[in-house]
Amino acid sequence: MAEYKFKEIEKKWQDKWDEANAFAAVNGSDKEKFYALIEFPYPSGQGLHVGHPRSYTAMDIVARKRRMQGYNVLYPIGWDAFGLPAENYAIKNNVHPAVVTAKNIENFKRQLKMLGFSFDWSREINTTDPNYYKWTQWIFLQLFKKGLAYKQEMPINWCTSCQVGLANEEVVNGGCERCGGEVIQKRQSQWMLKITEYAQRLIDDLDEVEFLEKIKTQQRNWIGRSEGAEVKFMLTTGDEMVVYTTRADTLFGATYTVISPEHPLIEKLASKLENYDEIKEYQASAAKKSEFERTELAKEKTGVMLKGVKAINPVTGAEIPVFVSDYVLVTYGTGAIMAVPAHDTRDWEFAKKFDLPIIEVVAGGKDVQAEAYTDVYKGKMVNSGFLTGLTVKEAIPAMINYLEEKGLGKRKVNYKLRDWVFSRQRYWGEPIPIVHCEKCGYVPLPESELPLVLPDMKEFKPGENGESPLMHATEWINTTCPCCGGPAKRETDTMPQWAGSSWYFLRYMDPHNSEALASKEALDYWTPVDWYNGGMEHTTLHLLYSRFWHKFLYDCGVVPTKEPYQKRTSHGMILGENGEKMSKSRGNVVNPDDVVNEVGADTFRTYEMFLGAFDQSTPWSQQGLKGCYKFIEKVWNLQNIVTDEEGYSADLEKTVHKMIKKVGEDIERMKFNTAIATMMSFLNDVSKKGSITKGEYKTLITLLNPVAPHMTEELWEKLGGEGLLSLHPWPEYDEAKTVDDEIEIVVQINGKIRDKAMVPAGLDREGLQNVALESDKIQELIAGKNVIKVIAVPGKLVNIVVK
RNA sequence: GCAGAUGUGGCGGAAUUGGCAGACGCGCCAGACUUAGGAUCUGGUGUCCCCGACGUGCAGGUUCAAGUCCUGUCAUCUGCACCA
Repeated sequence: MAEYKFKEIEKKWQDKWDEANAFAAVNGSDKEKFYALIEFPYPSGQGLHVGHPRSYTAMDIVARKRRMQGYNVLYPIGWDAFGLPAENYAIKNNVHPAVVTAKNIENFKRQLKMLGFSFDWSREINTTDPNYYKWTQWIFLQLFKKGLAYKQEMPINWCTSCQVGLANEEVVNGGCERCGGEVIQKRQSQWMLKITEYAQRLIDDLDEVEFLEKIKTQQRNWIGRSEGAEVKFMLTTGDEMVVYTTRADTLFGATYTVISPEHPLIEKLASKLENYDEIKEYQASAAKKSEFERTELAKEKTGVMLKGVKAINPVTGAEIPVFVSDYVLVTYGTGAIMAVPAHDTRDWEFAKKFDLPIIEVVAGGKDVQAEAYTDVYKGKMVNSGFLTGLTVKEAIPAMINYLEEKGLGKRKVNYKLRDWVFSRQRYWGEPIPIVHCEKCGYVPLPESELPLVLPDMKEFKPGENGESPLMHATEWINTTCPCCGGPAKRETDTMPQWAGSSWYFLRYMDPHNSEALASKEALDYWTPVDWYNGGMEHTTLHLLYSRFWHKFLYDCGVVPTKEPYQKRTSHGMILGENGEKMSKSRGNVVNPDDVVNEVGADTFRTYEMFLGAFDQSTPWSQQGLKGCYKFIEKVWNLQNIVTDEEGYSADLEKTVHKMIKKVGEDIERMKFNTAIATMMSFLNDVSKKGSITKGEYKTLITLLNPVAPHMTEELWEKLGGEGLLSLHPWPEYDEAKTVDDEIEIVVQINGKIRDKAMVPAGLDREGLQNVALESDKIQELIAGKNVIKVIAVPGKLVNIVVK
């Protein structure tokens, strides 16, 4: 028997698959389709991380299995290639981002090919390809035309020393990542997408898809629907202030109000405020903090009282102070709150600090002077006029009805979700296909002019005053207005990386189409994605954004389904050997190239799937990797003990049928570690026996093929199997042969195991009881005791309760 | 502060519905083969006061029976937009 030479074997079969175009998906097939999707990688300079192949191998296994089961499988790959690192590298080294990106893609491609994934490489896409981003721009134009894209002033992170806008990621401890300079919040006009218009549908339609429950929960919480009320407070100046509250029931306990530092009311009241300067100062200091920092500063509440104005509590008529504080966000609700310190923890802290009255309006807690009472399920209203005596649940609608009747407020549903800031002041992104005309305003480019190609540039330094580097592309910027023909300027902001990834799964369906983002036939056949696996970190941004775009395209009649993904699962992170997150600085990064070089792709793939529960994060272990190598090598060495018999041997037949069932089910449940464990167990049985039939061997390697495709193809060939094993049918099992005739049951006395017995598999309760009670051991133990109850669970156990 | 998740041997983990806790792998121990072993094979391996008892972060509870269900609590990880 030949030695296991994984390098030769893996190269050989990768070439064969390529030649045979073995994994190409067929458009217009009569077969049932299966669309498996992984998050396409950002081709970074570091190359593939061992984390990438975890998801890719998992879905490769599912895709390969489904292919063997006769599905027309689409398992595509591409490059999410726009983004910050390439641009920063370009600025630093004066290389065009496209050059760096192409180089990185080449490396990624080599690595992915080395791992033997069954991707349909003929459908490879790249978000930076103008033939691709033409359609990203096209979708933006549709959004613009439907009024879902608009401009608004938004705060951005601004490095005062580099004079450049920064991504959140580039702000480290409140300073600029590159120069350490001070970062402030600067207001800038930005393109926004109205994802909030889809908030309710993004919640409702979760009921129609099979996402992991934790993913649904996280999306719902992120969208954050709340039902409450907007309440009008008159000010002593005669102005009006609207607050949002989910606890209208506590209005009688509102002892002050708070507005956010950015609230327009401050400017409106400017002339009437006695301490306007102090407030301006507070505004400036709040502007320095990012929202996250405001969060971190949660413990110490800050704020300033507006002197010269009071608000009037609409139900008590009391004049109460108005504060400005950064714990209230301008982006949520109305940017103003009524504070009920007795029943809200943040308000309580604030009230204690500024010595404000705390009035209990819900009884049932401890002393509200000592701590806020926030339970809404227990407790009755007190000190609350017409609400007194009601429960909180009754009081909320009662108060809202009252407010509506008196014209003091109205019912209001709010969402935490905010509109999507779609502008980036960057070069390496899709140009936004909009022209600024003095006369006509923001004018969309005609679709015939798409793609609007990024101009070639030599330098990628940011423009002045936070503008995109495209500002320097004078020739490109100056254009004519598509509307009036007069001189106009192009938008210099580009799209965020999320844009290209919000619809890429559609392009895979028909990647070379020049007439549409994909043909109607292709979309009708392949939509939706059947199974999408990715990281939890993309649950709230990418996943939500792409659902939003898909719904929009559905409304436009472009795609046939409301939801893009039928099923969504997620994988856990692979940590370094020391249990910490892998990172260059920690020096615990494992490079797939080294691993494959040492033990081969098949072992690497097997270990990636065996090292732990797929959805949990797990540390890497070089020792564990060796264990998988031993397993793969042992499967190879079964050649030494294989017989000529094509069928299954009598003593292993049941084990084989059980294995086929278990492996198949475990793959579908993403329990890859136990699927592999089952095959390891089978191997142990065979080793003990000392021989394996050809039939058993073929079944084992067929089951193992999705996990370790190269070696199993080689063995298949050696065993005289026909064609490619990867395209061979998945083994069938006989349900009758997966159950034993005789099973072991446990006999307990008062829940403690006292005996075991072999019984026929189908034995009923009565039969089980008899077997248990007849046992000598049991007789002895219960002698002289009172048998109170006997519980028999067929197939499992008998529990005798004695006294 | 909020949200989501996770706590099981020396380690990674297993235990589809409440029903034999520790499958499978690593490591470790003993033996075989060997000039040699970081190779291979065989056997063993939760803890202890070892005929028995105790064991799934901790404290309670429900149940004939709890890793699994309930209440509380602690720790760790991840994310975040103090969401009124």
